[in-house]
Amino acid sequence: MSRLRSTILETSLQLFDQHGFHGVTVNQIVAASGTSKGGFYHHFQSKDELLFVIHDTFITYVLKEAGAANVIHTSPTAKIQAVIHSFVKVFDLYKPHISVFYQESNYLKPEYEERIKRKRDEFKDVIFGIIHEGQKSGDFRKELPLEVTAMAVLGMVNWIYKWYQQDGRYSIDEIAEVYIDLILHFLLPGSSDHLIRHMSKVPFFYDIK
Amino acid sequence: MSRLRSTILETSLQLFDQHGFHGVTVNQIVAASGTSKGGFYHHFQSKDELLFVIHDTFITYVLKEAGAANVIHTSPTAKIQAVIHSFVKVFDLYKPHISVFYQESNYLKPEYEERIKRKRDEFKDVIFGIIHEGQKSGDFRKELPLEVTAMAVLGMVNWIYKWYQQDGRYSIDEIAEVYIDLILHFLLPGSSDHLIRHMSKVPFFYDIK
DNA sequence: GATTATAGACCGACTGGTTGGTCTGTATGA
DNA sequence: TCATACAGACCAACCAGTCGGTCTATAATC
Repeated sequence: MSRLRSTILETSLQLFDQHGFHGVTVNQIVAASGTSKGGFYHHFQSKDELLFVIHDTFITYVLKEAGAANVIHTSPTAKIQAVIHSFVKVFDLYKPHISVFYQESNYLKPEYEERIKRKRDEFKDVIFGIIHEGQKSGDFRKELPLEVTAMAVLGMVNWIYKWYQQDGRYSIDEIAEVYIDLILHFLLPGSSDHLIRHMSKVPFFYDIK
Repeated sequence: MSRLRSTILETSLQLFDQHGFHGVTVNQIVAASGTSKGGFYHHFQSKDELLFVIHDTFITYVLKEAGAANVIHTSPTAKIQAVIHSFVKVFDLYKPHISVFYQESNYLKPEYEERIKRKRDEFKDVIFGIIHEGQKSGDFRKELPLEVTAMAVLGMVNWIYKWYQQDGRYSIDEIAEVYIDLILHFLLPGSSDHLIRHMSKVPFFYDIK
């Protein structure tokens, strides 16, 4: 990969993170990258392709990490811990990518959107798969509806990009630990009797034995 | 409020939800609203003000609901259940507002952004307050770091806008029930001994007695 | 009750500035 | 000599916002 291409990618990433995709013009990108229109369009077909490349490098990385963490562990409990840990850590490594990924993905041109969506679904399947496997084996609470639970997990992690800051009070590893603790607390079975007393009503899904 | 103004609001809401703020022109809005440029600018100072109004009506509603649910209950456990329930339900009532709220808020002009941010922080404080109160009283696990836990709660709920669909498999009330169950499972104290055995390491925050 | 005055609601052609993208030219290295 | 890498002037399209003007309804005046 050429030097200038990398520079453009890094620069535009920062600019998009700060001002959003539509808040940054190609002229601003080339100025900040120390190049020209010619340099930009030599490496990218369009501004839209640039947006796609940012999306793709990020989701490709996440997918690879999740896959790796998934295969080297055996039990669902170990898997979910490893995957969540690697996933949370991504927010430290790829913060600007992620901001763009979640904020601007609906501005992807259809053909690009399709390709990103496929990889994103693949990642989602990893999470769904682990939880599903854990429920089947009895490692995780069987009464929980898979889809809702999995989306809750994805949501709490994904939302990190909205508030995490590198110089914040907790390190990314500490945040990962807390999240894993929270997730295991609602995934792993254990006497729920003492909890039911505190609930205003017994949840609809508890009768699924 | 005038008829046309409402029409413009509803129409643009739908359009923004589908194509994003920058994916919709004022001309498209007026065409879809059956009016003209003149009609539009008679009711709104600018396209930016329209964006602000959408943000404001939504966050004002959420804040009011949360406040109400917060005061009529006494224990932290009851409060968190009520607030989460009302919060989750919002995603059924205000789905387009929410999409715009979370997708386009960084395109708000500074003066508008400031006003929205204030209300959003107010809402965040309600959640933080309840969890903090619960930890002090011993209703909730004291070892959990407040900030991280609260953001996890906010994250899992907020993310609903990305996947919830009215005709989906679970109703909004069912989703709320599941979420409350999950949250109570990690907030309420209970023997964690059996969980620790499944964790790859004891979390850093467990020694805070 | 007829006429006039006034205000608010709305219309739509027009504009000034911006933006993504193109095209021709040049430098460099093989 | 040819291909690649980049420069920067230029362009056509687009878009938020403006502005002079119309239409309607209600109020004021006689």
